[in-house]
Amino acid sequence: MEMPLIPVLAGMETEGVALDPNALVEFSAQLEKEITVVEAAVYEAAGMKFNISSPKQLGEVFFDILKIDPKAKKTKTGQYATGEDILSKLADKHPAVQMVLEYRGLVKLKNTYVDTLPSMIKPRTGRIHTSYQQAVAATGRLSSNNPNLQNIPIRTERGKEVRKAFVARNANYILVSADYSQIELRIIAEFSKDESMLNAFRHGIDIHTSTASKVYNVPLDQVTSEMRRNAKMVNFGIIYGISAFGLSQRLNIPRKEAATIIENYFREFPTIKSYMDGSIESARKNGYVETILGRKRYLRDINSANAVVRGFAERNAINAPIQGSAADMIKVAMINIHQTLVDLNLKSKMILQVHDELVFDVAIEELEIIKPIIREKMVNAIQMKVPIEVEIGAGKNWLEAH
DNA sequence: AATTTCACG
DNA sequence: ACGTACGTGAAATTA
Repeated sequence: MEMPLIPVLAGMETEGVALDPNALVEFSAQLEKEITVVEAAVYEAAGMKFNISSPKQLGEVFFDILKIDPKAKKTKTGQYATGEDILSKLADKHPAVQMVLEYRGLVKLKNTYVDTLPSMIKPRTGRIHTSYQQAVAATGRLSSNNPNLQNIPIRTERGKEVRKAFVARNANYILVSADYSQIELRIIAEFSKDESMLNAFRHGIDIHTSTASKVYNVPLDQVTSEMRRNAKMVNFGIIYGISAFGLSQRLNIPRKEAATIIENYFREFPTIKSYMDGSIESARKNGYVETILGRKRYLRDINSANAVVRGFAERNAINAPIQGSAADMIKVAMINIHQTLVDLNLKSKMILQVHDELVFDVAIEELEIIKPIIREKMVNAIQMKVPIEVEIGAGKNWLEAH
């Protein structure tokens, strides 16, 4: 699988993706103005000037001078921790806190994406060419660098502006995005053979709502948005190798409550529990875990006497077969799609991969031919009992295609 | 070169 | 008491 993937990735790298630089030049100027305003507001609120981008200076201003939090947490090097998770909980303690979060968001977007991406357009092609690494991620995922096109913003309104700048090659083309739906949870359902999870997928029931219905013991139509939100976090936790501490951090609740939620979960999904225990047991016995196509991840710390170190290995034992099997599946799909595009002599090209998503630069007259091909190859990449679903969209830019 | 933070799945 | 959700890459600051 990895060897035939090489020419496919090479083709994607060579092809590149078009960026509309004008959109970003304008956006950059707008961000610059907003940054200037927020910066001045921070200085005013804090009563002094300092480098807001320096975590060290920021921590000293917030916690030594303004004394925003008497129990301020430190990082392992003794500096004050000022990450988003910390500051968002202190937002009501001092007006400068929210302003700093705003400043961070604006500066990140401008420096990492808006000002950088246009400079990476290759003059010879007029396009952006990422590089895909096949032998970096321990789970078998690809990674992307120089530039990384697997972490382009999408979650915030301003972030969406960056996505809009990724466009089709010309007016005769359109971007098509194809996403696996809940692929990692479907793989857990397949591996564990959990009947209620399989059932939810077979009947097209929203998986987080289904989980909430079980854990909170209410009918599907009485699941509240808060119950669903919590269940979603639990489902993510399952994928990552859940811990009461981790869930309590995500949900911002006491560890005891998180532990109760997890207990309820495993009571309703005992086969998931035994599947996860089986992954750890297999790692202990063999020294590795493997994906559906046999990719191994060795876990030398699985029998460590240090509980923290061992805990990492155990969560890796749970996560690696899931994340890695999803990577196997999309890689097979990529090989088969590429081969079909070549066989049918189509002009359209596969240009990006973002873990569970493929993006294509499609000649408009080929749109209706290519969509069922993409879907069929993605759905049938690896035969499974659980239904696999793919969402496909098209638009003049990456945001619209999503 | 290491640390911290934050963008994505 | 310890110290944790999985996988990445990049920018700015600090050492």
